[in-house]
Order: sequence, then structure tokens, then C-alpha cells
Amino acid sequence: MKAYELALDHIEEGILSGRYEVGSILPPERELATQLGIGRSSVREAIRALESQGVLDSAVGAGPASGTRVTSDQSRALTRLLKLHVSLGKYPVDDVVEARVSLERGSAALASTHATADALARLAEVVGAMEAAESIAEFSPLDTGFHVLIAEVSENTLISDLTRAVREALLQPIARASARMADWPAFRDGLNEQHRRIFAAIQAGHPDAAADLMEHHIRHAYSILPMNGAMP
Amino acid sequence: MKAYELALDHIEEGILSGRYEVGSILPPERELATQLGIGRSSVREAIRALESQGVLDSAVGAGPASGTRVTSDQSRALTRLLKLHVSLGKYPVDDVVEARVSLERGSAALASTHATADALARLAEVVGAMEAAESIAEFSPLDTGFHVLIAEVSENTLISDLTRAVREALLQPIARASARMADWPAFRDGLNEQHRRIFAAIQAGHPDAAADLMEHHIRHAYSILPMNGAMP
DNA sequence: GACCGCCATTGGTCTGACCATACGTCAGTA
DNA sequence: TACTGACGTATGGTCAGACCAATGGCGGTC
Repeated sequence: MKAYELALDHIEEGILSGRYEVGSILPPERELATQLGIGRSSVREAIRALESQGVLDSAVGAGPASGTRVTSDQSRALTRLLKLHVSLGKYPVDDVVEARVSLERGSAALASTHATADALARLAEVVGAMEAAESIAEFSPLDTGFHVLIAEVSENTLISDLTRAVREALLQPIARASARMADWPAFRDGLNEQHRRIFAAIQAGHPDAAADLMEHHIRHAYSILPMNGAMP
Repeated sequence: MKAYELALDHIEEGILSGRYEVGSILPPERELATQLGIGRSSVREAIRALESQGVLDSAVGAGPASGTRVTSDQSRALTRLLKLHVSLGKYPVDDVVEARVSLERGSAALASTHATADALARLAEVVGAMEAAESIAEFSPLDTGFHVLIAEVSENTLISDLTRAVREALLQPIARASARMADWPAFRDGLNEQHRRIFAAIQAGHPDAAADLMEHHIRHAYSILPMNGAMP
């Protein structure tokens, strides 16, 4: 077995078994190395691997605030991971569409039952901003923001993370496809109309209607966008 | 900026921009280090981070089969990531339930329209094996296998990867919760009945029915399983 | 008692060395 | 000619040691 895998397994086992929890501090790298009978560089490689998964976080210095500690910052890690794999073109467009339908039906329905006044206000703001957007460069991030915001409003961290990851991974591809369209303004107007309806359903607290409108919205968009085959 | 982040950004940028695709070979570590003006150990830490995300894969030796190459092994990386964060209690039970409902409604519906005779045979086999399972240790992996198999049958790689990752991350927690139950055999019999109905709907090609049955199945299971609050 | 500076601790980084593995080459042989 | 085997080389895997940078605690000074 490779040395860094030894360290990886050791730390992972500590987490899975509950010995380490969020906030726990790992032994210093040098100490962990001698404990496991491996070199410090191997320990560091294991720590890096877990750090990139949002499980560890390192801080230099002395005292209680320093050292490598266990965290649980999955959102960024998950987004990065999905973004990379989507960008590698592993997923055909149709697959991504279906995944978005599944996930965003869920977040739209949950948002309908969870939305607070404040959340609705923020959603309304984005919807309004999209109406006013004249260019693709202006519209695309707002559109992404709309979907991500709904996921966040749903107050479900896992669905929210997954939705955001998939949607953000598509920001560039969608923007590029939009630029290839003959009549983008008309397309945008259609989307905005759908956004208004989705918002209305969420505001009215109709989960089933919101889910159906969201599904229709996503399928409609991809039926028109020229995504040419694979994803990126 | 930290040196290893420089390497990380460099490689990531190469992937996101499309310069690297699946199968591409990175420059040797020593060369990449001098290119970026950093030490080899820093390059290695970046490679490890991406390796743990299923984006890179290293092989020793000489010739065309050696070196570090770009891959896209998302499923395993995603499973590990979720498993760790679930174990750290980041995700409340309800969130995971809702996520599973969203994803598996999708995979069940897709499976109903995509299932081949061969796939149906494999599903039937698992359903049968679960009927015969007497112990939790025997049943739990089969149950996971059933859900994963449906995701695979759906022929949607993204939903399949996500479903598998979430479900496998829950294998241990569910098995442990099952062990705490007073009357597990009765619980198992109930699940098996639902499994049969889901299978029948998929076999008959009824996507809506399959989705509804799957949602009911998942909600029912978690309403009975004693998961005690947080996930692990 | 408050302030300031030294010092120990810890992660961050580099260098250089050596090992293990796998392929390519080339001489030797059948 | 065609096979076979030994050797060299490129590559990742690993380690030891050194030094840097940041941080906080400790102790001395005013």
C-alpha cells in the first residue's frame, strides 16, 4: 500500500468512526508521520486530498487556533468536483437535462413550502433584474442566480449543493450556446415569462405547480439552446 | 498564493478551458514544477488533490502508459466525499431524504422507459435475493444494490452517479439504524413488498407510477428507521 | 499591570537523494 | 531473420533535512 494512502485511510477511519468530529484537531504533521512510520510529505499529500474535499482545513502558527482541523465545507468542494467532471464532457446534454429536472423539481417544490418573505423578495429582485437585462453577459449570471437561489430557499443543503454545482458548471456552456442563437431576445423573453410563473407558484405556495413549471422551463430551454452534443 | 494552489489552478484551468481532456497526459512532475517555478512536492500535492476528486490518475514506469493522465472517475470520488460529510453530520436526515426522493424519482421514471430485458432480469434477481435475506448484513447491501441498479438502468450517467453516491454513503448509517430496530423482519417484509411493486411498475413501463412508488418507499423507510437526528 | 520582544510550534516549501516500476533498446543467440 | 534477455532510462513514490512564515505564549522590562 502506498504511504499516503495509509495516512488517508487513517484519517478517514477516524472520521467515519466518529473519533474525529467537526472542530477536532489532527496531530501535527511531523507527529502523525512518525506515528504512522511514514514521511511527512506523504502525510501532507493525504491532508491535501482531504482538504480538497472540504473535510480538513490547515492553519499555520502556534497555539489552539493553529494546526489541521476537521471541518465540513462540502459546498465548495462538491461544486468544484462536479464542475470539473461536467467540463470533462463525461455527461451528454440529455443526461444533464434530466438531472436538472429531477433536482430542480425538488428544489422548486421545497422552496414553495419553505420560502420566507425575505427570500421571496430576493427572488423577485432577480426576476426583475432579468427582465431588464439586455445582453447575454448580463442575463446569464442572473439566470444561474435565479436557479441557485431557489435551491437555497428550499433550505435543503444537499439538494441545494447539487443543484448549484450542476447549474454553475453549465454557466459557460449555456452562455456560449446563447451567443450562437439567431434570435436571443425572443428566447430571453420566453424564459422571463416562465421565470415569472415559477416565482408566482413559489410565492403562492404551490409545490406541484412550481415543480411542473420548473420542469417545463428546463426542457423548453434545452430544446431551443444549441448545445451541440457533449457538455462543455 | 500558496505554491500548490498555483499548480492546482494551472491544472484546473487546463481542464476547464478544454486544453486537457480525458486521456490527456500531464507533463512529468519534475517538468511541471520547473515550468511553474515551484518545487516538485507542491506539484505533487496539487496532483493528489485532483486525484482524490477522480480527475487525475497516476501510473509509474516509462512509456506511453505511464505518467499522470486526466480521467473522469466521478462516482467513487463523489461517494467518498458524501460519505465523509454525512458522517460528519453535515446533512440532516430530512435533507438526505428529500434529495433521495428527487434523484430516485428521476431514476425510477427513466428506468421505466429504458429498461432492457437483461436489466429487468438483473433487477428481478436482486428483488428475489432480498426476499431470501435473513440478516441485516445480508439485506443491506442488496437493498443498496437495488437502488443503484435502478439508477444504472435509467441510463443516465449523472443521475446514476449522484444516486449511487448518496445511497452508498448511507449504507453504514442505514445498517446501523436497522440494527437498532425492534422488529426488523417486519420492516424488511414491508420494504420487499414495496420493492416488488416498484419493480412491477418499471417492468410495465409506467414512469409516473414508478416515481410515486419510489417516493413513498423512501419516505416510508425513513419514517420508521431510527436514524437519531443527524446522519451518522 | 501593561507593553514589547524573544522563542517555540506549526504548516509551507524546496532540494536532493534513492527506490520501484515499466518500457525501449540493443546486443546476443537460436 | 526472429526471438530473448539484460541494461538503461523515464516516471511516480518516498524520505530526510533544511529553511521560511506566521502565530501565539512566555517572560522580562518599564
